[in-house]
Amino acid sequence: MRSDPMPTGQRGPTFTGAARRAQIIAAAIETIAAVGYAQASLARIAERIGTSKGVIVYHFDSKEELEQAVIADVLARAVEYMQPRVSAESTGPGVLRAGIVSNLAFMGENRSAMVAFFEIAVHTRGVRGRATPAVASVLEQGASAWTELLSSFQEKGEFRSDFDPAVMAAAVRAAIDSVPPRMAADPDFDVEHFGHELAALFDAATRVAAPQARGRAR
Amino acid sequence: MRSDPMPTGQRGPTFTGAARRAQIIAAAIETIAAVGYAQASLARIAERIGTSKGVIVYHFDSKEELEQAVIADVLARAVEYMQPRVSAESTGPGVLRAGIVSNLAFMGENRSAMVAFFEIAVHTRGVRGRATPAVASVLEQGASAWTELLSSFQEKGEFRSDFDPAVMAAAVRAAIDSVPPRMAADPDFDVEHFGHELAALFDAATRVAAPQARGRAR
Amino acid sequence: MRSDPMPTGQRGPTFTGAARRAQIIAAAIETIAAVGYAQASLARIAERIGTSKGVIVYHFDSKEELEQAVIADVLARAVEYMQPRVSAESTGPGVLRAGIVSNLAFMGENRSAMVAFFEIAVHTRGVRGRATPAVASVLEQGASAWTELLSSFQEKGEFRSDFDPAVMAAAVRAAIDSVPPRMAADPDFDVEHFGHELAALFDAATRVAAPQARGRAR
Amino acid sequence: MRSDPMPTGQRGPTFTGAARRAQIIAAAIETIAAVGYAQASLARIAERIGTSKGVIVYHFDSKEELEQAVIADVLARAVEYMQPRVSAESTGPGVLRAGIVSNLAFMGENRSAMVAFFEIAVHTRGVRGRATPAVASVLEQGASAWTELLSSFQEKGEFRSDFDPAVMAAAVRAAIDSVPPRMAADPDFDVEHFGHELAALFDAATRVAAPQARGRAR
DNA sequence: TATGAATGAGCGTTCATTCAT
DNA sequence: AATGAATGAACGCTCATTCAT
Repeated sequence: MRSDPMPTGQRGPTFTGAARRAQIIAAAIETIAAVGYAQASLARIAERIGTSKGVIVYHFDSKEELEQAVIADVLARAVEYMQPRVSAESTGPGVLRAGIVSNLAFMGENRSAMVAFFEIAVHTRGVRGRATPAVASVLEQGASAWTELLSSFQEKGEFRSDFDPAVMAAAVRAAIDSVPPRMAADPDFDVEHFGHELAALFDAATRVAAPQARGRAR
Repeated sequence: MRSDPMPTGQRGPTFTGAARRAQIIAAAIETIAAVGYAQASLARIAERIGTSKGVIVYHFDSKEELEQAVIADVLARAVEYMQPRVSAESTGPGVLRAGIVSNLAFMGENRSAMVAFFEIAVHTRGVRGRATPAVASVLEQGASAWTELLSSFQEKGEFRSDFDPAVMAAAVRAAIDSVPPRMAADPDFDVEHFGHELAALFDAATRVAAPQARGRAR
Repeated sequence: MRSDPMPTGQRGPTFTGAARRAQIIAAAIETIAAVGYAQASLARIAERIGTSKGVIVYHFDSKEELEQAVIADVLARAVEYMQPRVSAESTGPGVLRAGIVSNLAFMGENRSAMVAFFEIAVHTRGVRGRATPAVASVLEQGASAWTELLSSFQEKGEFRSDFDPAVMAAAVRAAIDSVPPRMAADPDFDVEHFGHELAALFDAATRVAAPQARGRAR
Repeated sequence: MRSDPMPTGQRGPTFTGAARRAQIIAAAIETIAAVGYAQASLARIAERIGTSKGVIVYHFDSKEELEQAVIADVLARAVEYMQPRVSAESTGPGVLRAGIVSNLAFMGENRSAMVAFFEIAVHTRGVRGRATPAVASVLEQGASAWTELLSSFQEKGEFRSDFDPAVMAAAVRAAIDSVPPRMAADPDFDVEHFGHELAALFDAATRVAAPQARGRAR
């Protein structure tokens, strides 16, 4: 036996290896979400899946690499979820609303993952000597994407022209990013409501004012 | 050769307790702002004022107590700075603007203190086993104060009636609270500009739509 | 996509055991010479030949066995090189000179091997609990061989009779054995010059005083 | 009480602190000499004086610093011992003999210290990334001192003119430095005898040969 | 009031070894 | 014959805290 142990083809990382990695990533997410970044030692994470830290190190080389894997994992899922929902919109306000609502919807459906994501982001931010500042670059990309988006629709006249798109983007991001800690603190936090309110808020903040203001309600 | 270790007028062993505490708090702020929460050990903080860890523990009993003292110190100064500026306003939009602008102005003038404040807030958030969750309660108080404020002016008709004041308050807080990390990352970050943009943003988001909408474009 | 993983003529899974062992020994030598004994882990050695630790352990059972294999391999080659060159001499001074010069010549032509040999020798010397103190016994054999050699020619009158052959042998060995670290530290170290100087030195140290010895004391 | 706890004067490092350091250095020496460098962990060293590794780290910051302290300690004692004995000599042969004999005498009287010294020297040699290569520089200084010494007396005609002083110095050092491992391996090793033989050996190797051999003693 | 000393738990990491396949 | 996976012990080190003086 084992003349051809892996019928499916190439795959650099082995099959079971990838599954183990996924399991460890999940354990890291659950642990960080449960006890916080500072308390989430390799030992504690390993304990959750009934192994020892040696196993984690075998699959990830270092704790930092595990953290980056968590970031990449959560990010990929978030992008996969949000992308189609945002792309379906064509107007500025539509994109803005879809971005906010789909982002929060994803957060609501992936609470632990999001809490862990931001725990890592916040605790490794500005730590000198980090080999790969994955988190920082991810967040910056997100911020500048929002800035460009707002800016482009502003030029098309779909948004008020008198706000600084970078500040507006920062406010949107800040509002959205404040959700994970809130979810962590309050299990009953209503993400959906928060999302719709936020969408309305930033709609009002970016809407071109004039003509339609005459007789409409909201 | 130090037979008289501390010449007159120079603070030393006979330093009063309160002054020593203040000195330690200042050292903690500078250290945390400079190297981040995780690297700000008692030894490192003590080093900054040329003493040993023992001194800090003598005055504060525990690291947690020192952190709470920092929080209380910064908070007291912030309140002292903002209170008169906010109280000077009487209209809803005026209060909102004054709250945002004065808060950011304080942040701009107390960068290290604010960076340290939020480092502590973020790193001790949700850590189980904390005796006194001072930071959390402080932030919650701030949030609910904003909520009540928005709510009361909403009832007076000075703000749009159709937003959830709790969410609006959360968005305001989130936008403001995103500033310290930004300052930490970018020494040239323009706090004042950010403040005025934010004030305009939330003014637009809360303003009652009607009268002025008649003939204006932007 | 590797349906025929190893084209003919290319070593691979069907590698013979002996050849694989030799390859691993060579990798161990290169690795130890390059990064030093302490950093030469099985993983690092395996990496050099593109396999995993498992392969090494499969062929050698333990790291210690691999080390002993390295020692034996280098030693065999050294003996093979030196033996004929020493045997070609018949006089005491001739043998002494040939021994020194050929030993150093071998070292010069096998720098990595010699550096690795002595790294192992020095780092496993005196470690209690070693199953087989191969290195120690090898070095002792070498030393006692020199001792006997010096002693026998001393009896024949070809060397001064008033030195302790064991000490002289120790000095010769020490001088020769100091070369590998020197080579490791300085790639331009001139082994040949060192060898000839050493030969002259020990020739002077062992030579019977001869003609001019007429009236002198010791 | 304790108005003047330390009557003796300045002292940066405290009294008891220095004593503790000395005790730890001694423990490190004994441990390394007993079990070898590789087995001499901080825990094992601490165990010898009935404390925990925390104590060692408190007094030395890092294991490397402790090792350097051992080196410095042993070196200082060696210099103190040898210096007067070597300085008492004025002729080349006299200095050479005194250097060898006093060095070996010191070794014989400080077996553990010397074994530890060379264990550290040999195990940290050529390790990249070492902050302070104290050992290497010490050994190089020793070697070049011998070289210069031989060279200067060579110029004065007190030694044969046709040997390379660098090689001769290397041989002397190598012979001397081979003693500590020998002592470690054999508790009954006769250092004094070895020293006198070595002195005679190098005397013969450096002595100006012919003409004056007629009537003089040495 | 102040400090140096000591403690002990915990951390991330390395690594030789074992094992099932 | 080979390998990826797992294990577990040990390591150096950090640090808040305790304590005697």
